[in-house]
Order: sequence, then C-alpha cells, then structure tokens
Amino acid sequence: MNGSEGKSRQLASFVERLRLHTALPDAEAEALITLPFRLLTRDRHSYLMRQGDELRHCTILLSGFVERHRIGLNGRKQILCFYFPGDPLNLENLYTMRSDDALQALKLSEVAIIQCDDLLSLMQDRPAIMKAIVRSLLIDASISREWIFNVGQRSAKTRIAHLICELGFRKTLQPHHSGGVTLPLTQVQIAEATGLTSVHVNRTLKELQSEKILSYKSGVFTVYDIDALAELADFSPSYFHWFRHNGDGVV
Amino acid sequence: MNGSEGKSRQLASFVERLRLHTALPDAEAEALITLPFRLLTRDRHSYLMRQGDELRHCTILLSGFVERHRIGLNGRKQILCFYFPGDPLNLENLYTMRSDDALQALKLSEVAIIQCDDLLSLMQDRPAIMKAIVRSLLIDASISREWIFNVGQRSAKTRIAHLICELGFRKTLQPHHSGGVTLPLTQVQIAEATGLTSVHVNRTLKELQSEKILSYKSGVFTVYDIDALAELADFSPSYFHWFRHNGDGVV
DNA sequence: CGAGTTCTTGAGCATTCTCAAACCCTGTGG
DNA sequence: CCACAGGGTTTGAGAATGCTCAAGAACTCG
Repeated sequence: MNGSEGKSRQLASFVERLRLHTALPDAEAEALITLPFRLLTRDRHSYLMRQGDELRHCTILLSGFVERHRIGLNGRKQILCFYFPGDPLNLENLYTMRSDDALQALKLSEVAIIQCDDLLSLMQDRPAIMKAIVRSLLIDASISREWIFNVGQRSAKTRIAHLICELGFRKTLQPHHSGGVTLPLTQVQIAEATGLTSVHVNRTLKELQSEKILSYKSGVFTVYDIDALAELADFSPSYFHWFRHNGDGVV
Repeated sequence: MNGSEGKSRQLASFVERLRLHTALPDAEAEALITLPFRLLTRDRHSYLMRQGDELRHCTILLSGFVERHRIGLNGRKQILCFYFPGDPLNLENLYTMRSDDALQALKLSEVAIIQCDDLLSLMQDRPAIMKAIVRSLLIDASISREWIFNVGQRSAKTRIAHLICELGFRKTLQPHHSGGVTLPLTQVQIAEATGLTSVHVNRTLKELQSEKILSYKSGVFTVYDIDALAELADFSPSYFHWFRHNGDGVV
C-alpha cells in the first residue's frame, strides 16, 4: 500500500471522461478535481479488487489499463470489461456492495482512491454531478449489454473485430491520444473477453491479417483498413452515448 | 395510449422491489408510492420502447412480463434482460438517453409511467432514495455481467439451466408468490436469451427432462430436482445482492 | 374448425474446442 | 554476453458442440 496524498490535478482525466457524456459546469468540475484522494500504484497482474471483497472506497484509474473479470465455480474465466485512464473502476462500491468480480491491472497502473462519502455528498449536493455519475453507470450498463450481444450472437471473427473496434474507439478518445492503436492485450486475454479459445483467436487473427485488415504483434494492433474492420465488426459506437464521435472511424 | 391517472397504491410493488436490496424508511417509501403516474396496458408482443427511441419518462412494470432486446445490423436478436413486476424498466431514460434496446411485453402487461423530474427530485432530496435507485442500477449491471459470463463460458445445458434458475429465483421473491415456476417463455425466447438455436434449446430441454431434473410444457417449467438444477447451472444468487436469500434454493 | 404459432425430429455440416507439442520472444541472472 | 525460464504464440489432427435447413406434428386461439 504505497499511498501518498494527492494534491495535484490528476483527477482531471476523470472529469474529462465524464465530460465525454455529460456537460459539467466548471464549478462542478473543480469540485471533483479537488476531491481528496490517495495515490496507489499497482504492477501488471496485480489485483485492485478480488471476488468477494467489499471495498470501502471508490477508485479512478489514472494511468495504465485494467480488466474486470469473473471466474466461475467451474474455473472458467470471463473478462467483463476493460478500463482506460479516467474511468471509475468500481462505482458499485459507492454503497459498499460485496463484489462478484475482480479487477486486475494489465500493465503498470496508477489509481486514485477516493472516499465514497466524499463523492456521495457531491452527488447529493450538485445535480450535475449526480447526473454525470448516474450516466456513467448507465453507459457502462449499455456497454455490458453490447458485450452480451457480442458473445451471444457474433461469429468469432466478428466478435474479435468488434472488441478491437470498441477498444480502439475508446482509446482514440483518450486525452493526448496520438494515432496508432496499441493495446497491451495477449491473445489469451482476447480469448477470455470474447468467450473463445486462445487457439481459435490466434487462427482468426491470422485470417484478419491475411485479409489485410489488421496486424497483431505482441499487443500492438495495426489497423490497415478501419472501414473494413468496422463493417465486419458490425460496429457502431452509439452505445457509448458520447458527445464526441468521430463518425464511424477508430483510426 | 389508454392512460388513466393513478391514484391507488400500485407503486407499492416498486417499493417492495427496492426494499429487496436497500433499506427504505417509511417516509421515503411513502414518497415513492405517492408519485403521480399514468397507467398503461400493453398486449403481448407490443413494444414499450424501440431501438432508437428517446423516451422522456420512466416506466415501472406493475404486472406482466417484459424483455429487453437488441437486434443487430445482421438481423440477429439477443434478449438482454427480463423484467418482473416491480422492476423499473428504463432507468436509462432518467436523463433521456437514446435507447439502443427495445422493450417488449411477453404477455399482457401494465406499467406505470412516471415523470423523470419527479423521480430525480426525490433522489436529489432524499439520500435513501438516491441510494435505492443507484443500487438498482448497480444490481442490473451485475446481472448483465452474469449474462456475459453465461453466454461466454457455459455449455448449452448449463446456460439454459442458469437462465431458469435466475428467473425462477427472481420469481420466487415476488410478492404473493406461490410455489411452482411458471414463466411465459417459448423455446425461441430461451434461445434468444442464451445465444443458442431454438432447435438446440429444444434438444437440451429434452435432455434435462430425461434426466428428471425438470419438465417444460408450453411455458410452464416444473422443476423436479432444484438442487440438481442449481448445481448443474453453476448458480449462486449472490450476484443479485439481495437481503432475502432462501439459501441456494429456487423452489 | 382453421390459421398461426410453437414444438419436434432428422440428416448433414460448420465452427469452435481439446490436446499436445514446438517455437519464439523477452527479461533475468550468472 | 550467454543461457535459461516463463509466458506467449503457432501448428496440427481429431473431436464435439451447436448450427442449418426442412418438414411434419401438436398446440392455441379466435
């Protein structure tokens, strides 16, 4: 627990993230940015939360990359969600619920730990903040439903393409984003997120490569033909409910 | 649009539903029950919301049974959620977001239409109500994630068993519930919810019957061996985050 | 009784999985 | 700087789960 008191404006990325879907006056933004928090750094593979934990705080991802997953009694693992910097990781702990899922860092990540009560009282006092947080929850739910659709209805190739589109699109909207989609994902993780086997992911990725749509090399995707990918992926980013769309492209 | 002004205490089922997961003082409960609403009755198969709609109100299911689904560009349909009486159907419209999903009645259903602003101001004024609504959203999200897991990781038999367990369990917690799980579901709908083919659902159901675990006859499930079913289904109801569990049984 | 669902069954097929082994990176320690 | 360890990727062969298509039977509702 290598914590340190946060004083700087590192929560700005959180506000940026909320402003993708909800208008926030500067006063509200400032109130969020100046929330007291504790900074925590976690290595790749380390857990931020485990199944069954009952955390007493909320967590905002400041840098890095995090997955949410659930492992069943059968031992099978399903990745349920990925988080980018600025995303709140565990709003479910606003009201301390026992967690069904685990949160695990996919690379070196920094998070801000904030007190639930601090955030809750902001929500209670300022309607715009309640709106932003509630919409955040609603959008996460919409993304979850898209994942249900993805694993339930799409073929392996479409499914993988859709995942890449989603992550690429979200990455594109990060502050300081510069072209080129780099995602620290192994094929095993793609498999766990799509409900496929890593063997089959490998073969499908290979197919996409031979079709000159993208290439994959140790976590780095290079998308040659974004339109073909989005078309194939059945991807339309409306389910994010964001203001800033760059049309259908992911770059 | 056969509306009528609601005066009675029909929203009591909504409060009951919230109280499954969040303690609500009587004052708050009363405030919710006396919300003004408009009553609407919809036939089987009719839509309460369509993909792309932007509803300006929130809806509580009072009686009947409703599904949420999404149909992709490819024309494939995935059921994403089922709703029982007392469940709020479209909290995402609290802040009027364009819908990605459709809501469709599976049998004759009554809903209460309430004004978003009425509910929002209750949330703003009364922390317990904000808590109840937010927890409701969080629990729906948890259920969605269980569905991702279900469709992504479980075999056909387990998947179907899990769905039956979930619905049976939720039905059990309905007020005025009397033994015997009756769900107005066709095999096609089970297929659409589990990401399987109706043909395959039929064969799998048949298997479950021959194993003396349950029987299915025009929408009526009779569960012979609930323990075997829950065991097979990999089902544990913790993801509902409800106070009242009847252990592991579904009855 | 008739029309429209819904269910059932068969046969053949496709997609995806399992198992197993080899290969190839990348970072680490000697 | 090399060797090794360990994770990650690639390949093959065979098997299984679940799909498609198609048609007939059985309900249900008006």
